[in-house]
Parts: sequence; C-alpha cells; structure tokens
Amino acid sequence: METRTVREQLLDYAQTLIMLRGYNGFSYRDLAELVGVKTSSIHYYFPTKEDLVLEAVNVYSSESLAEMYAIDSSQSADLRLDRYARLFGKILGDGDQICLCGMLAADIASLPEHVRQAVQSFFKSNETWLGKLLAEGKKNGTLMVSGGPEAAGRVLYASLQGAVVASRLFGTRTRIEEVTKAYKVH
Amino acid sequence: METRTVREQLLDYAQTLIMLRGYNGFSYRDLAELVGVKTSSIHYYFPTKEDLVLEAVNVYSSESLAEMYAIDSSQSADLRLDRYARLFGKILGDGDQICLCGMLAADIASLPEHVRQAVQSFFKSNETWLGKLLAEGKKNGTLMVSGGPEAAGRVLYASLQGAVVASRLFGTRTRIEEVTKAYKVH
DNA sequence: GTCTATACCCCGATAGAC
DNA sequence: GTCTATCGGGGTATAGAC
Repeated sequence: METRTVREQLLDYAQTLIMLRGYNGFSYRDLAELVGVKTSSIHYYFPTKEDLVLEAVNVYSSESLAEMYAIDSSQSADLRLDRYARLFGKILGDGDQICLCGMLAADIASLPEHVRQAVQSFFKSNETWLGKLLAEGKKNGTLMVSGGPEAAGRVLYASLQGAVVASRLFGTRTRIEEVTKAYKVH
Repeated sequence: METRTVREQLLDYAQTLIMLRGYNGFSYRDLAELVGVKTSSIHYYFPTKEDLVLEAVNVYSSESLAEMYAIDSSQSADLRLDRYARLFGKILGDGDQICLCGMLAADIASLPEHVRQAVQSFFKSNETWLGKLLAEGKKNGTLMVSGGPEAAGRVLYASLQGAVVASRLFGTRTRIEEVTKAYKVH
C-alpha cells in the first residue's frame, strides 16, 4: 500500500522524469500516469509546470545537501571525497539518470529566473563544500590539489557533473571514480 | 544577401537552437521562422526531426574535430591545451549556448540509438586527443597529470563539459580557464 | 481533492497545387 | 522546392460537478 501523499509522489516522480528526460522531455500526462491520477489533479497541487519544477528542485536540493553535510567531518579528506563521490554515483539510478540540477542547468534557457537561482545556489553549495574539502586534503597531504581552493572546488564539481553525463551516455559507472582517483596521492 | 542554401541555413540554425534549448526545447516552427521558410519545407530536407538532429550532430562533429586536429602539433602541450580550451570557450557564443554534443548527451533518453552513437563517437575523439596531449605534457613536464592518459583525458573532457554548462548558468566565461589552470605547472 | 469535459494552441508530419 | 491546407495527436491549463 502506498502511504505517501499524492503530493509527495508527484514530486518524487517529477524528479525522476526530469533526471531522465529534462524539463521539456516530460508532460503532465506522463507524470499523471506514473502516480495514477488525472492531469487536473497535478494542477491542484502545482498550478503550472514551473511551480512543479521549482518545488522539485527545492526538495532535491535540501535533501542532497543534507546528505552532503552529513558526511562525517572527523574522517580524513580523501575518505570524505570517496563518500561524496558515492553519493554522486547514486544519482545514476538504473544508469539512465543524471543530477537534477545538472539537467536543469542544461535546460536553463527554458526556465524562469527563480529556477536559475535555485540551481545556482545548489551548484555554489557543492562547489564551496568541495573547495574546503580539497583545501584540507592539500594541507594534510592526502589529496593533490592545484591552485586556490574555491577554483579547485568548482573544477572538481564540473568534472563530476560531466562524469555522470558521460557515465549515462556510455552505460558505465566507472567515470566518477576516475575523477576522484585523479586527486588521490599514490 | 544570403548566399547559403536553405539546407545549410536549416542545419546552422538547428545547431544553434539545440545548443540553446536542447532537442525537446525547439520546434520546426521556431526553426522555420529563423530561416524564413514554412515548416513543410524543413520536412522536404529532413523528413523527421530525428533526421535533422542526426545530420546536425554529424556536421557539428566533423567541423569541431577538424578544428581540433588543426591545432599545430609542433607547439608545446600546454600551449595546445590553451588553444583547445579557446575552441571550447567559443561554444558559449553570446554566453547562452553549450556544446551541442554535451546538450544531446543530457537529452540522450529522448533520442534514437544512432544519435547516441554519434555523440559517443564525438566524446571519444575528444577524450582520446586530450589523453595524448596530457601524456605528452606529462613527459615534457609542462603539464601536471595524475594517472593514465586515457582516464586523464576523460576526466579533463568531463571537466570542460561541466565548465561550459556552469559558465552559462552563472553568466561568466572564467570557468573554462580555471580548468586548464589546474593542469599548468607553476 | 479528484474527477470529466473541454478550451486553445502547438506538435510533427503529409497531401497535393504550383 | 516551396507553398497552403490539413490531419491526428499531445501540450498546458481551466471550469465546474461530485
């Protein structure tokens, strides 16, 4: 028996559809069929598709960032990088999904300004967190980092976003690990 | 006066629209208005939208790879990396476009198998070329590279694809340079 | 809250005149 | 080659019964 509310299910399946096909690649009909309601019921909860995607990105963002911040900060930097990369790898799902915010960044020209701001905010949080991690790993000698920590965080995050896209394109799961390996001291 | 054939204009504007909004984000109507013909004329050249996108990716791929292979191989590896990055930066256009194959990789779930193969082929050519460049730079001591050249090429290419997406998201042009800086010896 | 019914427009695609 | 006209279906969104 399904215990989640219809609203919760709508947001959950909307996230999946966006991660699969992007903002312009799914319809209220697709979503309605997945949840087992009519399209007019979606409009009851989310008057417009832009309302739906904004709420989806906010939920995705808060849940993903909570998982990131929950990574035990008493561990060494290289172990925390592995844990972060494992979170990132989970995004792939059955191998056919990419990061919701990475997808919306690709679709950004079709989206309103407040969605852009939400996606920017998610990127910045990840980049900053990674930057601090890399700074620590550099100090400890557990990670190889070139340049300032802020720029290094942005470069690493871009690599991971690119890696998850390429992973899906080629049907592999190894590319995220390749990124983290490049920072390991051996 | 416009000297290009209608077919050439269609392919050129189709590339731009895909780089802006993705496969599901533009219509034959959008394209027809840009070129100044009716939608039925597009069907004369490209019976289906999938025909159009396949031809667009083939043209984009051959032109982009030609520019890449034209980079003077007598230069040092770090200078060639700069030239490659400058090519990559040109993609941004007015700041609102990303790589056509990066966009189609995001839209891959909506596309037929032969488009996936064309996009994969483009990725592989770039990754291989970058891998050889990095191997050479490592040998000469002009670039800092960690791990094997093939994996390093894949990681660098993912970084650049991610960087161009983030550049557009944040309205900046500095992110591609940040990537190449991370490989420079200083 | 969820439904049926529908408005209104856009979509890719085709037929056939010129 | 390019057009007009149209087909069949899908798109988001709304009105109003229950």
